[in-house]
Amino acid sequence: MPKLKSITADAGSRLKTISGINEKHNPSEIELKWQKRWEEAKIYSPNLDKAQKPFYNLMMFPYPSAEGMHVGNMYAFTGADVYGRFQRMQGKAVFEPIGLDGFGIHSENYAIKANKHPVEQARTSEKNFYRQLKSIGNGFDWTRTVETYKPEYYKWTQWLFIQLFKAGLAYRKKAPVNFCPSCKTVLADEQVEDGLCERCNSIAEKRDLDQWFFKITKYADRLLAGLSQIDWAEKVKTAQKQWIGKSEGVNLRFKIKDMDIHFEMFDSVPQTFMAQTFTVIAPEHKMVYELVKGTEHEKPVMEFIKTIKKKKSINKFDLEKKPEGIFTGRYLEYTPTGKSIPIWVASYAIYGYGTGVVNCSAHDERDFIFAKRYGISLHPVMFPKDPVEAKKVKNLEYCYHHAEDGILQEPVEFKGRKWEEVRGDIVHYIEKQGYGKAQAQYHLRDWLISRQRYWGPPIPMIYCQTCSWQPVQEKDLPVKLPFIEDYKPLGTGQAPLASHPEFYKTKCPKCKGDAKRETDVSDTFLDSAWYFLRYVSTDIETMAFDTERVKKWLPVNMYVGGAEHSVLHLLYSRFITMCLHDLGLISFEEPFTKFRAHGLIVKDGAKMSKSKGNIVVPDAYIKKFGADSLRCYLMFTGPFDMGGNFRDSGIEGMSRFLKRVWALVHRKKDSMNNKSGSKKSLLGSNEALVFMNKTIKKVTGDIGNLKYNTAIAGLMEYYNFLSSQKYIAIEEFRVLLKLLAPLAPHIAEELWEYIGEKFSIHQQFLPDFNESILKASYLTIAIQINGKLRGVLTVTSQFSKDKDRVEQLAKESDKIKKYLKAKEIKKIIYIEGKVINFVVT
RNA sequence: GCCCAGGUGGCGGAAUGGUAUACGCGGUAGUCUCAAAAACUACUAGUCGCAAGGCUGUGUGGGUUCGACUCCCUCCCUGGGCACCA
Repeated sequence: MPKLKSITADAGSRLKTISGINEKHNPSEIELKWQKRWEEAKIYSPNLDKAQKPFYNLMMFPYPSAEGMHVGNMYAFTGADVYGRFQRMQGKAVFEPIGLDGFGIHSENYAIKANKHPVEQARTSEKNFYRQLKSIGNGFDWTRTVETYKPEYYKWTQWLFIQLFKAGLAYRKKAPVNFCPSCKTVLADEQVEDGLCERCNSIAEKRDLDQWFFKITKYADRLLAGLSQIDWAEKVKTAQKQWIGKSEGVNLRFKIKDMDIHFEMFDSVPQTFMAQTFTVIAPEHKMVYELVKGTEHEKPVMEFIKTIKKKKSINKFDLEKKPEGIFTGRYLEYTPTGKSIPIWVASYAIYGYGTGVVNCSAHDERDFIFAKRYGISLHPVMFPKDPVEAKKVKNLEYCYHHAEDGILQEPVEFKGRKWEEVRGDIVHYIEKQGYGKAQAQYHLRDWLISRQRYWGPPIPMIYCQTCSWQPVQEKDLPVKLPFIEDYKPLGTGQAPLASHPEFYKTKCPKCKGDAKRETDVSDTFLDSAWYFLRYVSTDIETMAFDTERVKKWLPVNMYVGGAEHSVLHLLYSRFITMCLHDLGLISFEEPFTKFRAHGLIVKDGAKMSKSKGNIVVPDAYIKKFGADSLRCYLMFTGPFDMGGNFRDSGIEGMSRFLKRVWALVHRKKDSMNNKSGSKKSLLGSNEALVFMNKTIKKVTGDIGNLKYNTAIAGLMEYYNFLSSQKYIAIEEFRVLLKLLAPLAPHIAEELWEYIGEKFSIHQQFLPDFNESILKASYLTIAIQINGKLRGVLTVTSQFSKDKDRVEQLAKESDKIKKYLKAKEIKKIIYIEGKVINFVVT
């Protein structure tokens, strides 16, 4: 410990150099110094093979496309880092990696806009992003970064594709898919929001194209069931649940009159199956043509389908409120009622859901409207209890549906029973009668994985005339993405690589004959669906990931990221993890044990966006105020999962706070007791002891619950208390700095050194609080008259235990006497240590 | 339409059945200074009052309770998710 020149207590205003340390807080100087020192000492690079108590602290890696990292990214990373540092200071070996999700449409679109080749753009972005990421003071392990666009990474993305193909989970099919005319590629369902491309907001068209899919639907039930096993933000779980969209019901099966064809139709409300009076089929359904072929209906029906398809192709269709339809001339032999019911083509039937054929009745809003519009007969079988209402339903005045206490009339076996309670029995009945079978339907579709773009891993498949699709042999991986000048998307349904025979001309891996490579690349979300496995294995070239390390470090202990990935990245990652589990490559099914979604940072109340030009880049703030100030400010704006509002004046306030802490430590250090210990003890007064313990409890509790805003408020209160004290004990400084360390790592480290402690504060244990000290402190008890606050009492906690004495003391206070005068006390309620309430007349 | 968050001073927010507005920002006054900035000190929900003190107050209206920002019901608003899903 350096010798100190003694300074007087009010020396805060006089700047002096003490033993070479400038008394004024200079953030950029100390931040660079400690960042360098931390990296040299490798305090954030745990030994992945030997670490005890491993803790994998992950945050979603950024797309490094745009102008650079903005404060929104920094907010997420800082919040995640505070948690990681908190775990490290509880003795965990924290692994906190970072990388770049640099492949994909997002980055490529940016490169096109900036008129740079994506390869070149990636190089620039990487440099810029890593520089920024280093400046924010996170405890990243810089020895293990991952960039999805590097061959050593995407080699394994391709390998993963091949594993899925071999397991029968990757397949090709022609299907109506979403196509973005601006990005000139197909998109997955998850990447279309309200009919618009999530990247560029163009209207997504429907096109019939031959594409690669991953069979995520096979995992629908497990993806759903797994949600109850993991500790995730509830809103994300709900979003996934809704996206998977499981709906249970029955599949009914009936013959078409005069044809040797049976139709199956899904019904999620089987209770009213006796009400079916017509059937509708989706316009895209292949069977429609079979129904009308050679009949008088063929021409009008096919015309109708053409019109509807046109409307659907521009996705304008959902704007149409009125359902449209046309009669096919065919009937279904509906055995339950013994009637032949007409089959219509209807615009509102969805080809991709259920069987594309719907059984229709008076008890469904859309069916009801459709039937009324086209004069199709309806036959209600369920009625309200109220006879007046029941008559209205009978007269088809309105559609009666989903009524919990609706009374069934048919079938006779269930007459008089309630809709709500009869469901299970009806399903059983339908099965017994042989009308159909219980079944579930899902909203989830298979994951469309191919993209007709350049900037991604080429899909490692080869097409051979004789042997059909063959995977590239693993020894030939990676299929390198060649550098081509004409990388821009074509919009023809073909990827840019399709213009490069030197790329696609190859030999079939099986028969060695002439063959053609797949020229599409895979979706970016495949790159990011497994990166958390690669982080622990970046030094390994022979495997996608090291099984032993994965066993040691995964599943991820804490994952922090944006809720916008609820049904994208977070669902895909779970799916890929389950696939790898089933392939016997890993032992767990869920990749992220705990996930928390961070909130959004807005600027002066408005969402940050490029078009508004209000994106805040952290660099200038870090330069001016330091990363510590910006970190604390961002964390202080609100609860971490709610986000906050970025205001310049706010960060100035935080900067002031850190300066005050700095000044306090420097100013009061001469009054501290040093470790050798004078008689004044290592601790301060009793009051100080209580305050310290209270602060430890509050701050550690809040950080653990990601309530950083109140943790900082607690630290400020502690500062305010300490600065009012004449003497501050060394332990009080130690506690202050340790609690500050996760939030403001640089200044805490600097001051830690200044008070003579050993490097590094980030390898210390957080202090424990002593509950018995808290219990022994003074309490303030509120005195109420009829629930209104009329005074307070300050007593020891011992005293507070005695109701009679508290009551006596309260009654004796002058203020209370006044209120109790000439009143009859009816009741006295005493809540120990908190409140005493006199209920009077 | 269904589901999930949320609505508290001039502003960000705190308090999840027991002293509403912690902490910070902003503001006002003061100290220091030739002056300014910085820093520091005090005050800062509204309202009535010289004051002591009183009254009102957590989106709306009601309820439960000795006591409600907190629990229950009604409605309104904001943000997010799902949506011709049969």
